[in-house]
Amino acid sequence: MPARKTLRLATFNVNGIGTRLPHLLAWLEREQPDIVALQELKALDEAFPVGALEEAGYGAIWQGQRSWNGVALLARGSVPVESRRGLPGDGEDTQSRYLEAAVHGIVVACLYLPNGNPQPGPKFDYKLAWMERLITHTRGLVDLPHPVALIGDFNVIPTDADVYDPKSWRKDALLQPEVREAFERLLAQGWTDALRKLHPDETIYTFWDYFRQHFQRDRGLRIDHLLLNPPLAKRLRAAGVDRWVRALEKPSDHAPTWIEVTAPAAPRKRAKAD
DNA sequence: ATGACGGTGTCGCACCGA
Repeated sequence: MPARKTLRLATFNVNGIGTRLPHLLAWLEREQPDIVALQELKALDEAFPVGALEEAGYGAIWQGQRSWNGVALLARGSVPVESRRGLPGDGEDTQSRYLEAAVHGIVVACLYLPNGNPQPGPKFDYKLAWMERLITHTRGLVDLPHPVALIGDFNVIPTDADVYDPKSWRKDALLQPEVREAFERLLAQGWTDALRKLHPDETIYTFWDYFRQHFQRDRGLRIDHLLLNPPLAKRLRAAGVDRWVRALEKPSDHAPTWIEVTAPAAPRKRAKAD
């Protein structure tokens, strides 16, 4: 593959890899992302379409689970080199929500943060505990000298500007003060919210629920995020949402969300020993 | 206060998501 000046990283909650494979392949073909994080595979490991993705030019690693959750990382023209499977901090946690790998010179964490509804309740407690585990783990990632990205479905509406009607969502787990505060603490480690950084005043949505024609009426949420450590944030050039995927027949409720960065220098070849 | 839509498997109901 010829060297490229830029890399495109994207996150896409597919809401069922089995049902959504045709959309995924059409999107890969049209947009040619270099690094892709997928969430909500809703499939066992053995049902992951590794062959179809290989034919499309992508190597993959994945962490499946029956019916729910499930995450994967794809790399155009290579295979992600796995560095972590599962978020540390709770040996009892069996939900497939975190996968981390080196891809095209970037450490990429693909995450599917718990939804947390209904709140209050055990699911909300699990969400908050998961966020604390994430914050603990990412402390060791943000200051690395090389590029690092945390990308995925965070299930966090960061501010009221990120939801079409804050009032109708005010009891929802996605915008509770404790959740927003935890997200703020994560960012305060030194992560850049890429979409917001490049489009500070724009209304940006990445999710529209299936009810009441919310996509057609553009009543959405911004909950899929790409967070960049300082070495990667310096390389940020563009960001957007591939809304056309949400407009297809039988779509996921999320749209692919992407950034473009200046490609890190190719790893220097080691001087030949003599 | 509820449910709307859509995915999954236990498969036409129940559960989950956001």
